[in-house]
Amino acid sequence: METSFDILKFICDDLVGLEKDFLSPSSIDFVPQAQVPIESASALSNGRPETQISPSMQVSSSSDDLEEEIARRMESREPQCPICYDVAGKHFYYGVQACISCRGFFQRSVRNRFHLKFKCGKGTQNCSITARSRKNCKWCRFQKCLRSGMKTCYVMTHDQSGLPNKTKPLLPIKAMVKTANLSQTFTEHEVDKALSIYKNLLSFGYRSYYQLFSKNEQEFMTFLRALNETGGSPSMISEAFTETNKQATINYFFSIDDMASLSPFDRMTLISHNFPGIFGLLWSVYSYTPDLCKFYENFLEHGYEFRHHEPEIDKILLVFEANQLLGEKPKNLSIDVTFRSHSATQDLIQRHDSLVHEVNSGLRESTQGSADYVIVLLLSHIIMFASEFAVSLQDKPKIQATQEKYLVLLHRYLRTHYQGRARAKLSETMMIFEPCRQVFETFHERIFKARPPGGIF
DNA sequence: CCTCAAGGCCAG
DNA sequence: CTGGCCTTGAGG
Repeated sequence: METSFDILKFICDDLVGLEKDFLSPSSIDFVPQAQVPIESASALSNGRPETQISPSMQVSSSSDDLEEEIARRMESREPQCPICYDVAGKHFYYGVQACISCRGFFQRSVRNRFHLKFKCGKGTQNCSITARSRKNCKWCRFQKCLRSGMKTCYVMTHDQSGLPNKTKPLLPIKAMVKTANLSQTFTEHEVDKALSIYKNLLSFGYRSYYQLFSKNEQEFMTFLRALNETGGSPSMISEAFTETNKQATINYFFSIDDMASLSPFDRMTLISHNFPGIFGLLWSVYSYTPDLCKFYENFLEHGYEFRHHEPEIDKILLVFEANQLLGEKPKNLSIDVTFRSHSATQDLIQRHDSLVHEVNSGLRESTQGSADYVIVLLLSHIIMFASEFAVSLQDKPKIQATQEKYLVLLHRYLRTHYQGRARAKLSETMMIFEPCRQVFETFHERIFKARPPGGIF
């Protein structure tokens, strides 16, 4: 019987001959163009709460009294609830320094699952939310809670025994933020570099698909035949899908120095524990691209069937996807796949969708806008070098240092590109951690209609 | 000890 | 349902 590690070793051995015609591994190590004075982390974390209103928070209907109200709150230097502009409480609630009432509203909504039933009364989905109007539209208020960074996963369910929690999800994140040393600038050059590395990460994904479809043609045909015989079982598609993504993740991360310098044991441990987070992150970003939304929706809803029973069609599909994701003009292709019906519960679908939304809300300024791929790239590295799990690592300090390196990069980037909102954006980004894993879980539930069998490996 | 963030209670 | 106020427990 093969163990997880045996299988991983097999995959790793298989990678030895892989040519590396992409960016050199060390290119992920950004070198600042110029040394700038380092601002102390404590100064940042003790700074005044952000009072600036972000564009995305601004309400579209601009009545005068509302603007006055906002202006007044900005002037009075009290902490302000980002949702309704009321006076905020002293503490963070579910990840946001909100007012008591928005905290209560969010808690009740999530705990009783009311939020799944909210609808915007006007249907415009952009009702203004102020201290006075906040009761009017639950849907818009709840969305604003999410946009401001509140996380549903911090609301404990009844089965978590109601005690103030043993696991305090925010504390590790805050600790990380505090320990980060900052230098301030993130040059355009580095942004370009980060974007090209992101493309590199993506192309590893597509290379894995090609490997699945071309190198192992024999295997793939067996897979196709099995699909026919079982009526295109979605679980098999999902398995293959997850498997290729796993390989891509391994391919990419094993090609960077930070990972290559670790012991095989640590590498395997990191990959097996953190792959779900990476998968959830990338899946959420991919499936949120408007042009791909429809395809993925269908994929999740129904699974799909290879109409021509040829690998070719799927290669084309993936090329199409890759072109979209890499921002190149898609070829004029008509995709010929049929969707095969299978059912997931409405509740599960909603949970999955809202998790994907949660991940994306931290990566985009609006539902129309594209994700900030620099954040995606850096976050994926921060996730990969996470070490907060039970299994003991051989070189934990080094792994923590690596994670911190990427955290500092992220922080620097945010300070350069989001200025006053950097701090809020950072905590917003770090909040994505948990939902990413949950996206992986719900993705599998949705496809398998059950838990993923036997863990990750 | 004190702080923080989560849950609980209940008049309105 | 809302939102003000109280209790709890981990961690600094």
